[in-house]
Amino acid sequence: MDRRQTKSRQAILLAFRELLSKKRFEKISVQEILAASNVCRSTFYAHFETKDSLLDALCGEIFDHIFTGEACDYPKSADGLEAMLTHVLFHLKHERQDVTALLASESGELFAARLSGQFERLLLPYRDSLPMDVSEPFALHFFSSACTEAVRWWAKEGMQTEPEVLAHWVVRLLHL
Amino acid sequence: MDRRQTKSRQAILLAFRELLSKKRFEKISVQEILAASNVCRSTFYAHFETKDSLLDALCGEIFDHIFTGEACDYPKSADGLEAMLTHVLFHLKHERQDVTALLASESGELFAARLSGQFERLLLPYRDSLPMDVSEPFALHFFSSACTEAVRWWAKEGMQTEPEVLAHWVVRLLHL
DNA sequence: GTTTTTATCATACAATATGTTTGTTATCGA
DNA sequence: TCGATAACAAACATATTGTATGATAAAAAC
Repeated sequence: MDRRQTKSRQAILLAFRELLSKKRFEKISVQEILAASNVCRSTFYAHFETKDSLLDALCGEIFDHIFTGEACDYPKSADGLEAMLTHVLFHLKHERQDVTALLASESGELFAARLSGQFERLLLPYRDSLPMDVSEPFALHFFSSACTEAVRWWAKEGMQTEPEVLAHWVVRLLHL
Repeated sequence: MDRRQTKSRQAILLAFRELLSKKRFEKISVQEILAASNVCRSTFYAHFETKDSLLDALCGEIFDHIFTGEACDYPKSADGLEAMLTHVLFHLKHERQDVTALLASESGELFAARLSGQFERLLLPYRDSLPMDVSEPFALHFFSSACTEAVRWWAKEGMQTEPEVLAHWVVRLLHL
């Protein structure tokens, strides 16, 4: 890829991250992003179709750091689940500014949905330990969105609670 | 209240409902609401300060039907919780069209947040039966958003599952 | 090193949205 | 009947969006 392209793209993403840490997604205009990233209007639209796809790209960047590699290779025991959750929470805390801003924003739905999808993927190996009398797809959705909501609460509270503690709470409340 | 006021207000709310079932909240402009409701611009702003307060009003209307009166006066036993949940689910199914549309639409996030708030209110009396080693505010948020996510899954599946069954699943997975 | 390609820039544009204001008209409640 | 007032129509300044133009710079190809 052309050096100029990556440079522009990174400038836009960086400016977007900074803006996101200061105000809600819906309140950020493309204008502001252009000003903050020192990129021309037409250049922006050459990279991103819309503001939403910019958010998409950012989500992708963040999740790549968190959900690829190590986090996926955990032992499939009950302990493993808590450890895995702790691991993911640590990563999320590391990217605190962006995660918090994204979850707090009104369009946090997109981010939350994708996060939930990631959790569902991680929880898949544990579906044998589910109660027999509950629909499996339901239980999977239920647990993954429970994890997501835990993260959301955590972010709203400024991520004060330690990752291990939060992970323990979740496992405790879900009896996993 | 002046008949003219209620007429305008209802026209706006109705048009908003219809628009909301077709596209996400952020993508709906005041312009569209004006056109769809046949109401003048200045009239709209005489009723609602912003688009957000319009959504607030709509949620209020729907929840008034569901969460006031009977649903609140349930016995505070564990059985009571399942019964109460069943009751609420019945009401939600009764308003199926709007609820499903709101939750399934891309703007479901906002509706879900308010629904969660209602559940949190209903769960408040049960907070004594929570585990001691888990933060109470967290547990409350956790349980209420779990209920909300259950409803969301339910709506997405066309509310096929019977309310009693879904309520049982939730209580079972949360060990309540 | 020269040439070709192309990403970026600067600028402008039409289209649309917002929130407010003005004066007029129709409707309501007393 | 009559005063109060909600709704209307129209216009306004301002902001935002997405697209298009030709010019300029930097990369890639030769």
